[in-house]
Amino acid sequence: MAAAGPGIAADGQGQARPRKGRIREESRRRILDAAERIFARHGFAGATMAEIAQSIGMPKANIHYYFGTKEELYRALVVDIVEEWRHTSDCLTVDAEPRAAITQFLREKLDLTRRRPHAAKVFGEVNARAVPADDQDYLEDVRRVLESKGQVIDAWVAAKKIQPVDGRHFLMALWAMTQYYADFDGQMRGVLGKPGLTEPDWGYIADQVVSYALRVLGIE
Amino acid sequence: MAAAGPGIAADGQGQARPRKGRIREESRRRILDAAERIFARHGFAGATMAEIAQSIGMPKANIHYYFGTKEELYRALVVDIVEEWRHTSDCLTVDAEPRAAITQFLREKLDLTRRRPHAAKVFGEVNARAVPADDQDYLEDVRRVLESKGQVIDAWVAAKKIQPVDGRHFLMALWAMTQYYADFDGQMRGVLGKPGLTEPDWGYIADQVVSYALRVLGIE
DNA sequence: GTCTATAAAGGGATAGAC
DNA sequence: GTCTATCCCTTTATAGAC
Repeated sequence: MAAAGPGIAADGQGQARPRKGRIREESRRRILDAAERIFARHGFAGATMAEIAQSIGMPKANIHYYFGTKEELYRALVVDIVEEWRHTSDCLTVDAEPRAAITQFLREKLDLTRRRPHAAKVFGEVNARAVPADDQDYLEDVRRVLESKGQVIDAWVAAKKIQPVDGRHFLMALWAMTQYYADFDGQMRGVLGKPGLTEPDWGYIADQVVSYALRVLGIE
Repeated sequence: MAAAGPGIAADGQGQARPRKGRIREESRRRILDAAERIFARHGFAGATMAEIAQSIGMPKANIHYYFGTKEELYRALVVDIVEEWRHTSDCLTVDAEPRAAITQFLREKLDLTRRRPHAAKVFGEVNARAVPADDQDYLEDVRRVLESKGQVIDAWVAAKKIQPVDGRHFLMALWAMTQYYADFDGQMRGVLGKPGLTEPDWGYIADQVVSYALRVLGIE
């Protein structure tokens, strides 16, 4: 735990550097963005470093320079994704008003899915398959969040604020519905007969999902 | 369209042969079962022919003998899976009693997920990612089923049998919940604190999911 | 039909110039 | 920090004996 020198941030994972490394951070971001798209489309094993590099007009070697191996790149991406996901359930607290809290939670979750559809797909693969990062601590954190927020739901039930549900399973149901709109976008586009979901589509989807959740809880 | 010889079935895709090929069908089944497990665990690109072969103590060459290429094996597997999935929604008809129909649909769907968890994961990958078979006719069929069954739900709404929902989105929500229990089994095991889901667990899960669905429709 | 050995291609990773 | 050329391992696929 040596003190950091002047102008140099003390960062464990080489994350943010204040003065030096502007180019470095910019390159890392470009690579992570490309990796998110390619890994989402082909999965961890199916994605190639060549395609990631080519999609941003960069030599393969540069990616290795910044992230070492393909596996390290993937792990870094998952950390980046989980970090943003982590706080979508912050609004679910024992003292919150269930109707407003659930509504906000679902709308934030769907909004994140809409803004970062590729991220949701990558996260889905981490949870469903044997890939690097499928056994990491931060995933244990995700599980802990699900557990603690499930207890919040249970507390609402105990306080007679909502109809009885199993908190953990109800949260999984909400998660499942929002995740679905990311994973199965191809299928949905087929069903809805459109090449892509528009802004009004997302509003309509949010209305439907929120409505379902509130009806289950008997607080629509 | 030449007439089939005596004792030889006329099969377009080399599916069922009555007299000859008992060993052949048995080998194909063993390979498909192994492929289902391995493809589910690692995804299409991550799975290797060697691992599939080794898991059933068979030389790699035999798999190529029966299925040609890795891609053809995957396509054959998807066909096999979709075939079984296809009929889970048969009970959803305009004249059916919504409560019984929805309950049966969800219980059959979850039962299939329990019996063939790997199949559900493979199917998830087909819908979510760029893999062989992600643009096939039978997937178009799946979409058509979702569309037609969505219209059944809409008809129930029109007949005032259930509370208003968008049929397609409601079906997607049901699909999402059941699919979730296949894709995210690792995460759920973490949350539920168990190494695997037991028989009573599946009963409880079915009760929860059915209850949610019926509450949304206002017919619990 | 089954198996061993091997050919052929693809892709992760690195060396080393600039 | 950036890029080209290349190494080398993995994996698909097949040839050919049994």
